[in-house]
Amino acid sequence: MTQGGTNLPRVGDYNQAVVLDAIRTAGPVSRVELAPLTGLTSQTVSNVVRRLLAAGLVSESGFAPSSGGKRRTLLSPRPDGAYAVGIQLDPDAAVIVVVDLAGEVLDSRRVRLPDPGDPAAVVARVAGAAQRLTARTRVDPARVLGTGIAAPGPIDGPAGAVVKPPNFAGWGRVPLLGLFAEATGMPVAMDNDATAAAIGERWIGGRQRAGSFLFIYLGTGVGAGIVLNNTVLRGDSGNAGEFGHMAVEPGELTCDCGGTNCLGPYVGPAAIIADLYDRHGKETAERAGLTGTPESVHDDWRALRQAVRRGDPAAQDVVRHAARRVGQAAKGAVALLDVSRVVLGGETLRGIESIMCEEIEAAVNSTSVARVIRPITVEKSVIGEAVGAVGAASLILHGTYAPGWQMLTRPPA
Amino acid sequence: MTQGGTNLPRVGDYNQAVVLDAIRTAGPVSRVELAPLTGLTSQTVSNVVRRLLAAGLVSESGFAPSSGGKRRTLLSPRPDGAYAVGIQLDPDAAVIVVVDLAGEVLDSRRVRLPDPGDPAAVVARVAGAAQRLTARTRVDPARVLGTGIAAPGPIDGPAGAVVKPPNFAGWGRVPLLGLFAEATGMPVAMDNDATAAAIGERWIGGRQRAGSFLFIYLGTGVGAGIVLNNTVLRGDSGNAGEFGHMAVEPGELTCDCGGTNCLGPYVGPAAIIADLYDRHGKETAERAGLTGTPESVHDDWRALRQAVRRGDPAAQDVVRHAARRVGQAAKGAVALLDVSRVVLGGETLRGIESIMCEEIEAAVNSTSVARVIRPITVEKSVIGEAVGAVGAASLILHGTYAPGWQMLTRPPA
DNA sequence: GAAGCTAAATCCAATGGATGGAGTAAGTCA
DNA sequence: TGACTTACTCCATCCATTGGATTTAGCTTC
Repeated sequence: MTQGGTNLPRVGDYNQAVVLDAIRTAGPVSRVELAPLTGLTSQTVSNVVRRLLAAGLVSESGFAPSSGGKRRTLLSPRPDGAYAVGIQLDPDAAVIVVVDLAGEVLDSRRVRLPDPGDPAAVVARVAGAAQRLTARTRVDPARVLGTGIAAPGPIDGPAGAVVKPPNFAGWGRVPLLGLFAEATGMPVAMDNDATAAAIGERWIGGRQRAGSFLFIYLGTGVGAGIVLNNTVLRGDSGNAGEFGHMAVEPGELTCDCGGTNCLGPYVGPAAIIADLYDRHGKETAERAGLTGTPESVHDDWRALRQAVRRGDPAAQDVVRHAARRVGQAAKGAVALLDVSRVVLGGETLRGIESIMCEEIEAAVNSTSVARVIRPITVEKSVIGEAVGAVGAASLILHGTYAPGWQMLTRPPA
Repeated sequence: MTQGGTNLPRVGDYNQAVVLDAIRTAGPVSRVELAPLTGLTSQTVSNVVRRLLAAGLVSESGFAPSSGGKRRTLLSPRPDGAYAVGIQLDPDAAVIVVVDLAGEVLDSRRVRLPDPGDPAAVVARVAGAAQRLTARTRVDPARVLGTGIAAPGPIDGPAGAVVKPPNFAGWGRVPLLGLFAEATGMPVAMDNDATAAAIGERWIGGRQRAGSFLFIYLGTGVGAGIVLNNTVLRGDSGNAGEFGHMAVEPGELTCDCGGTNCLGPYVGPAAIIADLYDRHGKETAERAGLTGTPESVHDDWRALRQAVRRGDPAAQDVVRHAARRVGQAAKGAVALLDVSRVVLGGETLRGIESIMCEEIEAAVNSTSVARVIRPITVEKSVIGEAVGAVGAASLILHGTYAPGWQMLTRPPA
């Protein structure tokens, strides 16, 4: 299909989504204000709002002070209007959240995955935990729209599969979408973690995250999520936002694509820790509290993070080096996409936010377009630690209620 | 406005655009085939086609052989249904074309700009030439939709201005859009040259350029145009596709942003010629027929191009070096956008197509996503030399007849 | 060559969302 | 209390799409 045509019922749904979106992002608004905001007439807004009220998605939440006539009735989204489950899948654990329409996390859980060898077992375990978590929140099951999955590594979008996700030993091409759909009996959506995080940011960030932005996700590796004109970019295969192959200042590390100037190998806790040993010596590292064994990456990273906070120059130096490379990649990406906002998030960001922000901000604002035409702001995620899982849940909310968007989903078997 | 709502008449226009687009890209098609192609019912297709026939935009061009019943009536776009003027503005000359709805160039002209010091004079001169050219083609003036401009260098999209275009001495912030609108009395659209070229490619390339692709434009410098899901990406300021600040293997050249690893300074005829002198010596260069003065860039480039064609190893080496850097940038961009097609064009491509294609193809296909999930094809423009100007004209055609697109234009004063 | 069949295209009444105009509800101000 | 302002709603109308039925025009068979 070259591009799909439209029909009347779809127009209704679309406008309903537009109005809901406007109410969500503009906070409590009145019907009158919604008209210019959406480009619809006030009558249409009234009609659409009536439907939204009936559907339980918004509520009348008060009045604005009068400006000489009848007071405006303010409309707010109803958090209890809809819910979604979000799952962030990582090699060692899965984070599960239940999120309401306002993006608030009702409950969350972390399921350890001791041996992620067998996909079917992992899916069963995680889906079961998700189901129990949902039951525990006591929300109306009829209002739970579905489950979103933030998967690491490359995905085969059209097939709904992950393909050789890093650190999942023995996982080849696993049709996660179908497996989860079967296990949960709900609609399922899947995207890579960075893209999911970007959607979450867009969904929850309101006015601050309207328009276009580049989300840089720092987890085990780096990834990016791209939101353009309020729509997420998925790409031909569902892998838009691959950030690891952006070229940067070369060093000694080799990417699996054969290059020595790919960003990927130079970021992530393991790489930064190795850099500390390499360039500042074992003694400095041990003085900062690291141990340097492959198993201790998690603890070592915490130590390094704390060293950074303490002001340890060596620790700050290696982080800054990594940040500089991220900045180089970000500069290219921002210029290419012409976005005026960069958002940072992911669990690895914790403790190194300021260095990252500084370096990235300097890099992206060095181009002439940025200097002369529009500056670029660099900010932290408004969601925080759980961006991945919340983003995953947002996949469902966004897919159901965002205007003009096709969800990457498959109905339950 | 968060995002605009729709209404019924707009649906009509939209579907009309969808059907026209389908007819254009699918060649001669019947109404029955259009139905599944557009997702519309056969009745709607009939209605829409009736309107398109009345508007003179398509015609019934024959019949398909019967498959047991009534023959299908084939529909084709009518080239004489609409026309547009395209202007590619370069420091030394402007190329003007008149294009019909099928994308065929009816007539073209090259206007030399001896001293592009005064913007107003340049606009007057070029607009006059465009008007005379249009008159010469004897097309129905009522069917000329407007003028598209492919501008070099950064633009301020919302303001419709170019900002300090390179090699236009004395040009600061020039509101070209308004100036041309006033001078021509027609609707005017403007974009940077690479983006315009990408739209042209999309508009004219039919099925081969459907979906998403990255267009790499080699002119005096490098630029990129981005088409995602049949829609061009403009970006927040109208500068999407800036390719010169993508990070690549660093060298001795410094970008105006201060970096030594920006792609920009390493490509373009002047840079490649300089590299030949630098790395292979004056003798080799002169043996290849170059002279090496700043004024002779144009001739030197021709000589270098011919040397490449002859198989001169030094010439091939410097071109391959530049191509390799373009490939590095392209690799990152392709991974970021997740497109499965790269298209090359621009006047500097001439003579070095094969080296460029080779290097870029190798680079973009080195990532794991490319290897495991989908390979990436690298091709030359289907338009050829005049991509810029034809693309400029396509801005108007695409803006008027492509579904779901807002034109960057301003009505005549 | 007439009847039967098939496929393409159109006709027609119904559907349903948006809209313009008028009307109502609920405030402020003097 | 009455004039006025503003927010919102009611209602008749409009119009693109749609499902169902119909017409048009070819092929095939007897």
